[in-house]
Amino acid sequence: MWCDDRMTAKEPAMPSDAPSAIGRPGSYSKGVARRQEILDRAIEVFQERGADGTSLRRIAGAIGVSHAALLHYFDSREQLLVAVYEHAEKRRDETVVDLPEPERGIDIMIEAANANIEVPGLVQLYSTLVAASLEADAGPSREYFTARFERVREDLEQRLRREQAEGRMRADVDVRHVAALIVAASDGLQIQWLLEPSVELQASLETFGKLLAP
Amino acid sequence: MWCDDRMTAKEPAMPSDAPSAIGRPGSYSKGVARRQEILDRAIEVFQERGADGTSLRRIAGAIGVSHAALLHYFDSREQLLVAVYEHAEKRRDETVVDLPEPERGIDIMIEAANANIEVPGLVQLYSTLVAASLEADAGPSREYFTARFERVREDLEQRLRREQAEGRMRADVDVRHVAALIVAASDGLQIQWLLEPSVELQASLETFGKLLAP
DNA sequence: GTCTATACGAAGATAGAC
DNA sequence: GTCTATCTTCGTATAGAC
Repeated sequence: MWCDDRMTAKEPAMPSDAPSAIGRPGSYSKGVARRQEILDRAIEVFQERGADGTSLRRIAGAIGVSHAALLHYFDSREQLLVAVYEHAEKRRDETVVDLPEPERGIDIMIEAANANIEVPGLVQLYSTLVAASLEADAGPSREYFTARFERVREDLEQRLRREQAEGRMRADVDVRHVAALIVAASDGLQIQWLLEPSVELQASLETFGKLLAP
Repeated sequence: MWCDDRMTAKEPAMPSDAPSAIGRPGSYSKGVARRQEILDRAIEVFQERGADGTSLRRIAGAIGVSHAALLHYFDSREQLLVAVYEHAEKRRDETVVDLPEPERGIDIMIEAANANIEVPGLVQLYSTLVAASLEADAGPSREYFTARFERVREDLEQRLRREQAEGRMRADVDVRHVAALIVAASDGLQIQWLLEPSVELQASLETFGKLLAP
């Protein structure tokens, strides 16, 4: 397990495993296979511990290498964290079951949120990195999350627009506002749920869906 | 300035300045006056720099004492950060203008959100502390934010219930869900706005208000 | 290319002198 | 009440073994 899509050798890798935007763009010099292996292993650590308390030395220890070795594949701890989150989210997306169409935009987010909170460390890692991206002299997390928010909002916006056109959603509200609201609500509710499980994450998001009904 | 409600001497302090829940409960032994003075000064540093990059040594330097001196008034860096946030939020609440009644719950949050983003460091500090509160072995931030979320949701819930009773809000949705949604949306949108100012924080929250109209 | 060993400076925290 | 000194751990950088 954990190895399904891992490269089997140190070959240049297929296009689907091309270095991510956050990795080392356009460069295979650091060994894609080993990099993936490290991520696969690191993800387990973070799923348990989140982001705090997981130093480079600790992660390295869990993997069985020196902490300096990690910096051979990632420029900094923050870049490693971002790569781990990206990696974990991809895994999650593969796990999420696609509901039969027509599926509302809000339903996509409900499924994703439900999958997220099953791995508390993932939500904590997400929150930590988002906070870091707000820093004045932000590192790689800024670029990543700016792009991620943009992408998720854009995707949601398209779906909502279609729902409006098909009469499945109120037509008297701005879809761009609603898209941003859904993302914000999903993120915020996951946090509130982790701190107080009586918050009813899924039911609250479904209430939002009810507000959007035509 | 910065000193309006500060204690003038090392007297036991009035009830209104009793040590906060996050401070050192029930103990005046550490000098309330000096503590307030430190907070007043520390808040300026955080309003500029947020949370990251602001070490105990840096804050201490800005105040003119050693970092060890700060730990004489606060048990840890995290406790200082929470106290600073609590202090800053109180200041903000005093600044926010109260709209004439009847004011909707969502309007309260819009005003607060607008006041927040004028001090970017405050949003960053908030995000950092919330992320820290999700940690497995969480420090003082866990208790603080659990209570804070509870309090804000509760307050919102009461307002919404009244709005429903007076026919100013849709009656077919659960107010507890909506209260959690508003808090989540406000928190999340502030972050999205900081990363991408085209997000339209206020307009999006007003769109939410539109969804709640009867 | 991959990795270990090691060093450096900064960080949070603690102990004890004044 | 505040300081200096010190401990441990951290991220980062470099040198060099294989």
